[in-house]
Amino acid sequence: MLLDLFNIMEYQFQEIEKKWRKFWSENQTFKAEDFSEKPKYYVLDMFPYPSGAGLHVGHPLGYIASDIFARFKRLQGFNVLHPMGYDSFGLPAEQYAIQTGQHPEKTTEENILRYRDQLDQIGFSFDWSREVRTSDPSYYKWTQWIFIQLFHSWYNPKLDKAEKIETLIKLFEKQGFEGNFNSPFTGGVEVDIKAFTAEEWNSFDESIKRNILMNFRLAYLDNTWVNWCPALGTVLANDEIVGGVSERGGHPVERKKMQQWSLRITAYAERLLSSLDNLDWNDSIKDMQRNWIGKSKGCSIKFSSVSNEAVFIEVFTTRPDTIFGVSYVTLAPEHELVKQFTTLENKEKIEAYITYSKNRSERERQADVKTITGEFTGSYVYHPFTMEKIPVWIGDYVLAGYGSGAVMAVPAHDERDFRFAKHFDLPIPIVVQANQKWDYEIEAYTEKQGKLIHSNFLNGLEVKEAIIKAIEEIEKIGKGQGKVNYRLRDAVFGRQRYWGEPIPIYYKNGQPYTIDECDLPLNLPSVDKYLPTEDGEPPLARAKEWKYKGQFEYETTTMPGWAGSSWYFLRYMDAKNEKEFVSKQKVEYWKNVDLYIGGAEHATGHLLYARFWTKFLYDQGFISFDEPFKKMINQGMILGRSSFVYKVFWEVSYKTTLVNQIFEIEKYLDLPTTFLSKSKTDIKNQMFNNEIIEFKNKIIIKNTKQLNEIYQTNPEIEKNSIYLNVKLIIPIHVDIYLVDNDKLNIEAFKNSRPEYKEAVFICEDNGDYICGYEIEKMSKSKFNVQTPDELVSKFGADTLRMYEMFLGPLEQTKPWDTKSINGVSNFLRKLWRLFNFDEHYVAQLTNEEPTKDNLKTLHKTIQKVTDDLNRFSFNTGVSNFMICVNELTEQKCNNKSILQELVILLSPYAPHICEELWVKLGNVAGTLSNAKFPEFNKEYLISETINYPISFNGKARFNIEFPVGMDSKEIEAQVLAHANTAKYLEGKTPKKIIVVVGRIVNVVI
RNA sequence: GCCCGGGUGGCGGAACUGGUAGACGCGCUGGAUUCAAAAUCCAGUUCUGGCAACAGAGUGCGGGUUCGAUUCCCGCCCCGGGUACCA
Repeated sequence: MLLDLFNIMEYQFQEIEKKWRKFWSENQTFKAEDFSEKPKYYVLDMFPYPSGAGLHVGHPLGYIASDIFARFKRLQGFNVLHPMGYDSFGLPAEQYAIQTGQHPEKTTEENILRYRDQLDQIGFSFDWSREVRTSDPSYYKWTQWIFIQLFHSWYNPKLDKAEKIETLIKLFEKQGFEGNFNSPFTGGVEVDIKAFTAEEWNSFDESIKRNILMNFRLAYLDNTWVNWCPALGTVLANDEIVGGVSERGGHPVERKKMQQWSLRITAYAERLLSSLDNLDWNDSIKDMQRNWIGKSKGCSIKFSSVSNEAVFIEVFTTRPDTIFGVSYVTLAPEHELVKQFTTLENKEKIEAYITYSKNRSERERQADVKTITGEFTGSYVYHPFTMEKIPVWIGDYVLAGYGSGAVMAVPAHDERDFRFAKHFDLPIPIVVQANQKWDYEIEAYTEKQGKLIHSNFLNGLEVKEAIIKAIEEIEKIGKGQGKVNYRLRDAVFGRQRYWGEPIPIYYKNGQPYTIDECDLPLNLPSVDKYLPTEDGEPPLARAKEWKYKGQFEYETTTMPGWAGSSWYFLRYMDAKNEKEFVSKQKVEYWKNVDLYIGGAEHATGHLLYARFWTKFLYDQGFISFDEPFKKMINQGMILGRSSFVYKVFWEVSYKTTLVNQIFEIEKYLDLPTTFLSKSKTDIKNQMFNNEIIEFKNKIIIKNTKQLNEIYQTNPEIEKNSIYLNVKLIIPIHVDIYLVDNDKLNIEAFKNSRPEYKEAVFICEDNGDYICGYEIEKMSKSKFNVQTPDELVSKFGADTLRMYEMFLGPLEQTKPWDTKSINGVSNFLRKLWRLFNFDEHYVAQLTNEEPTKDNLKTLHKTIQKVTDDLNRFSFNTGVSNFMICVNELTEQKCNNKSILQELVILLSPYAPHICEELWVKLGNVAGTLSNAKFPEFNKEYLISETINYPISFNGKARFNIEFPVGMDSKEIEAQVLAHANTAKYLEGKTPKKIIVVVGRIVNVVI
């Protein structure tokens, strides 16, 4: 066989990478052992939803980072668990199913294959033997099983943990129930049930008992507000609603109460909040969760109706001290009492207002502070202390789902109340004296500082004291009580969708029961269509024959997307277990995730739910820890770089005697599709641009025949007056694959669409057509999606891995631009050249003692790279490798021991090339992943001198070398004696000289 | 609106506890090598002025603290993300 000598010495990434991926897969190099002498380390990625579009370069960013870290930990002697799987239930597959009738399972399977193929190309060290898919019945069997545990549990506030519901039943049998407030059984949990005695309980029939228990179960049926779209027969997410109508089809959407399964996450509010402190997460994510949980201390207060003493409005306030500043009470428009409080003469107005606010999304209602709306109901309530009559309003700035859905408005001390009162001309009584100058006419005084005035028994108290006193007094008269409120709401757990886990519930006599555990999994039934039924039932209701034990109706909603992802990290430890969701021994060994990498967009969804489920499983004694993810890093989004061509829209001008008549001359002319290169698009310069004027003339000349005809048939148009103008220049997205370095491949572009075939291009002076660009989200419609595939085939996986890391800090949002990927590719080739391969593909290296410089370069790199890894600063890590290879190249280093260490150091970043070089260094194939990660020796880094920058008034001017250990006095003297110093002193005596030993000298003049 | 993150050359970014702003890479300019190209190597590259030495300005804007501020404090502007059924 003829060998191309030139090629054999070059870095052949394609063959190398293929070879090593095959080796890893055949040898199961990265299979994690359950139980090992080594310390364990669990590195987890947020698993992907396998969408039809496949992976784009943004997806692997976090996977590459976690893979580098996993490989690093492995080299440090840890037993690493690094699995991957798929969050394979989800809307897009269902949407596709609705459109095409194809079963989502099939689409999902195809997408997963594509994902796997793409993931494999990048050389990840995943242990694929542990793969999970949330849509696989062997997986969702256990999601359903956990749901059943939740259903059969309640939260015992006394023990502050979840317990089996039987313990609650026993308590009821013994001591009954004291009612809502301060009951040891409910704690902070909102329930609305009347007190009963033990005897009463025992006399209740099954269905009453079950109804009562439903108020305590952690998985329960509840009436919740949803965005209902009657035309689509389904509930919509807030972001599926645009401007009050559905994004798909533009149908009206209304707020509606609907009975649905919910999970009582609110029971865990306090624990979810307090245990955040011990997590090694970003402060920003922790803040998001804290705000989401939204703990506020305050007081509930009852305002009795003037017309009916038995009816009262309950409000929650964090400022009970301002009780004497209440000027009105506002109900959310959806509040249950609105009807009762609306007087006959206001009925029409109120109903109109309710309809209006129904069409506004919750987000709109909160965000829009400029539009102040509301209506007076016509009724009044009594002030609990003064017994004054207070008007009851409705206003959509009050949300039904938060607190009690009603506020006592204190306009002088709350911004929203203030704006509302100003707008409707309601009184603004001042009850807190600001301790600074304050114009109460202009702005509400909301500080929790100052003395109470006009407030009866609160007068003279500081706000903080007044809050305590007010609660005491309110409790004394039985009109409310001190209370902690959480913004966190229970999580709606039912979806009106097909492609999700069936909820393992069946109905008997209208009562929900869980199916027997031995009947799990409850498989998704086949249906004829993936749409809701004609009467608005979810798609599962289409399965007519689908009945439990052949007779009982199943629940027809399915679980939400976050169900499967709330516990998947546990399943990886024991992915094939058919008897348990995870074995106790395995979960005891692997414990929780040591490092979790994923997007910050999951802050208040998945990351909160997973914490909730983990705490529940901990309470139930299944696992020994109550937090899933010890440390978390959030990777930033990668934005696309879209390219644009600029299309000209022509306008024809002419002179005519008929002012009112429009001649559509454009229609008769042959006007070419024209694109302007970037620098020609400035419309202001169009008139003076000779090239364009000339071009327009050419078009006119080309159209001579048509023009003559027009002049002939339309004598009103002045001869030779027709002229072309550029009316508009519109940027059009052009596929980035037709653009190289902003230069358009004109021929390819012309061939991309028939209508561009004859297009004309006005180029730059050098003949190139230069495109414009913009940084935006990657999406198909913007033609800016960069998939990893073509980059891997063009540059190799190692280059892609390093380039993605080199782009910038992992956690930052950053634009994707392939322009500089060849920099990383050059780096790997430069590394390759250090090995001096001869024509037999043998590295020509020396075994001699490395030089001082060699060792200094190596150990500096070891120190920096290790430090970078520990700080998750992968981009500076790549830079440090580049500096290292540059220095070794300059030193002409072919030293085997130096290169061997470097190969180990680099292998987490660029595993394929390192495996190859490892073997070429004379090591046994496959042993690299068991090598020992190098440690730096600071002896090699010691230098004898320090280079001091000498600055004057903080501005560095020149440098002087001083020996290490020279004291500040000596340095000062030397600096003053230095010839350059005099120049900057300009004859003046320095006021002060600051010497920071080992760093800098600053002369103050 | 609320909460969170960010703003440094032509571009991506570096500067870790306040200590030489612009490491590293891209791009660009010039040169070497080559029949030529690719690849490679060398030099330059924040801006303004200057042949240069050098001088001045400079980390979104305006103030402040400090011998010294990209870094700390106060007040603004702009961009991005989240905001409960997209995952």
